[in-house]
Amino acid sequence: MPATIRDVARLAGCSIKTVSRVVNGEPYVTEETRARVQAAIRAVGYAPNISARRLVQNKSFQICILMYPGLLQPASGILSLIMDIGYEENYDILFQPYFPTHARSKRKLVSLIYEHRIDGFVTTPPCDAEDFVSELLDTFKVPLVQINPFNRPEKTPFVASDDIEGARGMMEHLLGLGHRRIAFLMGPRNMRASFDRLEGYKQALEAHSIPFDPALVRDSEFTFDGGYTAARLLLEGSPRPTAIFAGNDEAALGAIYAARELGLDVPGGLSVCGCDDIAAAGRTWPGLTTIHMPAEELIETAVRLLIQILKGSLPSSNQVFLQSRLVLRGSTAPPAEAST
Amino acid sequence: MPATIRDVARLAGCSIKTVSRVVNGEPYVTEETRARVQAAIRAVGYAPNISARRLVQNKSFQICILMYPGLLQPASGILSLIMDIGYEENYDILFQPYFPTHARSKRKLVSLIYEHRIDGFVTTPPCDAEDFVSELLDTFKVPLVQINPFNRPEKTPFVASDDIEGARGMMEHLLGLGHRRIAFLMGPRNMRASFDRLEGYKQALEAHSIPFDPALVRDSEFTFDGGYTAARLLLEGSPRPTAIFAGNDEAALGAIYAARELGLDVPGGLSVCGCDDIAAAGRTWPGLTTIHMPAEELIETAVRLLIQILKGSLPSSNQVFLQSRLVLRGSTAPPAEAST
DNA sequence: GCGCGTGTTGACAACGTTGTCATATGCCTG
DNA sequence: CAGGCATATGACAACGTTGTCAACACGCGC
Repeated sequence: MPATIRDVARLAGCSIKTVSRVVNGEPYVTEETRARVQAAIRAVGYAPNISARRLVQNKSFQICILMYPGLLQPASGILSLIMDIGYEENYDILFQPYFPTHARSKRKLVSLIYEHRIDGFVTTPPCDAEDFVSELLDTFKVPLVQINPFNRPEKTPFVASDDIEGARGMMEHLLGLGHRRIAFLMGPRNMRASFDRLEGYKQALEAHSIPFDPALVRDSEFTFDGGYTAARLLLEGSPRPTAIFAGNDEAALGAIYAARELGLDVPGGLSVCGCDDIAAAGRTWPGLTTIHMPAEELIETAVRLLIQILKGSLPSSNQVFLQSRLVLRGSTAPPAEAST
Repeated sequence: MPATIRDVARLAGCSIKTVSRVVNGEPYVTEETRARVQAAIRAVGYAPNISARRLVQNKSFQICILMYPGLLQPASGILSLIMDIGYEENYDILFQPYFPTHARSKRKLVSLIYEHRIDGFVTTPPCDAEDFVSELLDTFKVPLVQINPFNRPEKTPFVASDDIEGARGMMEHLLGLGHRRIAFLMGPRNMRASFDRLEGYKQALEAHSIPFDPALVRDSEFTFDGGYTAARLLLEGSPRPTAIFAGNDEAALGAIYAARELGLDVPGGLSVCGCDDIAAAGRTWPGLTTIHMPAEELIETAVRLLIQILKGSLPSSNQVFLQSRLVLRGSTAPPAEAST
């Protein structure tokens, strides 16, 4: 039904190849011809058929972002950003939910590579940690850029934030307020952030000569429920921590919920802080003190890097580090009592 | 690089057409041939090239969900649900952020229709309200299913929830608790839900013979900031409402924030409730009393309906209504003082 | 034995584009 | 003026699939 390149050629009185040249901005077309073709394109309402182009070029012009929806929700800003980049660069960008070890996710990924011939992938934690993913992409030589990958091999391009530094900064904030018994909510074992943030926690303790107490470190799985349960156990135990540093915001919100349920005021009776700066962190009362992860920049950088690689222009740097920053809201304050 | 249908045919000792028949589950292939072809497919690792299939069938096997990211965030459950449906039905499902009146959004939509030849669309509020969208889809005869559309013309298929009924139910809850001065936070004018929920609010007041007071109705644009600002004005005025019924959860969270900022306890000094039951509603303290919108079912139903239409099987019903339900959490309680 | 319907198979065109190569033209150089 | 080179253009194949149609085998009824 829509016009094809042949319709344009007929109207413009030239060959289809010439039309193709005009459409793709190739040289070797006189200005006069170019204008005539462009007029014809407008006249018949022509737009190139992407499927045909994909077929003949054996490319899909699609890149795919694998993400585990439990952890990374594509926020509003990210979605529109991605749309813009894709529009500029003429690439379709697919968000693909990926559940590690989930059979259907695996089959879908295989289909994306095999049948859709996706040109390249971006992985987000913890998708990169599954061997299946890395081996598959490696086998088929599909270009890949990783965001905050678990491992940081020399050759693979990635974009990362410095979680150790970020966590240390947050600890300095808590320690500066006077907290000494600070609990830490750990994340899942298949994400580097879990370990890096714990490392920052430990480094700060050491810098202040506070002994590391393993009993203050609990698993939260980076979920609301995990944070809630861990906080309940911590707060019902004794001695209580005066602050809880949650490895991510979801867990922090769970911890606040648990504290409130026990009648503890936040930050009056307990300080709570998180990591990531998700949308909900600013929508709760008190606002959640957290570390702002540059999620949009991470994704934008990764996508642009991938497209650069796909276009064959070797980027200046394959491994990019972005800074996070502290966001002080209302959920942290000096401890109520002079703690033991 | 990957195997083509010709490689399979050569190995199986048959024509490419026979392979095609096996791949597509068509009849007129003996069991023996079918088995031989399937073995060959596995042997060479064949997967059909989707671009070629799309080209020859002049279909994209893609459907697109237009959404305004400011309001509808694709939550974790929705994303994986969509993935599953797409996988089952062999359709790719694209989430396309769409900003009404935004030039780039318009161009992208045109490109989706013109160049990508998207087979069908699902619209979410308020994208359906923009004339540009409906006219474009209409002009090109692209199949369309709407979710909670602004208008409900006879012919267009849609899936909707009964917002009037839902809002009335919430009002019954508040009135039952003893509230009489209840404010309402209105949404944008390009969404049916704004008007329907207001209508439910009015109907409940009338049923209880409480006069409608326009001063208690404020605009919130269905955003956190809008809800915050509206609530500040309401709460700093006099007489204060004893409850705020926000047209959506974002605005409700803003209202709670405003109340807390003024030192008002929720629900002790003010009851607040919302609509939609977004993820954050259960992650805040106190949990937000709200109306659960069946977002996943709405999208699933719309997508399945669209695919049914695309496959040519006329569905039994073009217009589906789904029920919402009250979710009572901690943000509503009886008014503190016997209100005037 | 013949006609006919049904099951099975394959040859070939078609989809709409881009890549390759040949050709034509004009201009510059020696 | 011959030769060479850059510019401009088009004919045609190719990409990998599905749709169309013809061909053939077989069994059945008459």
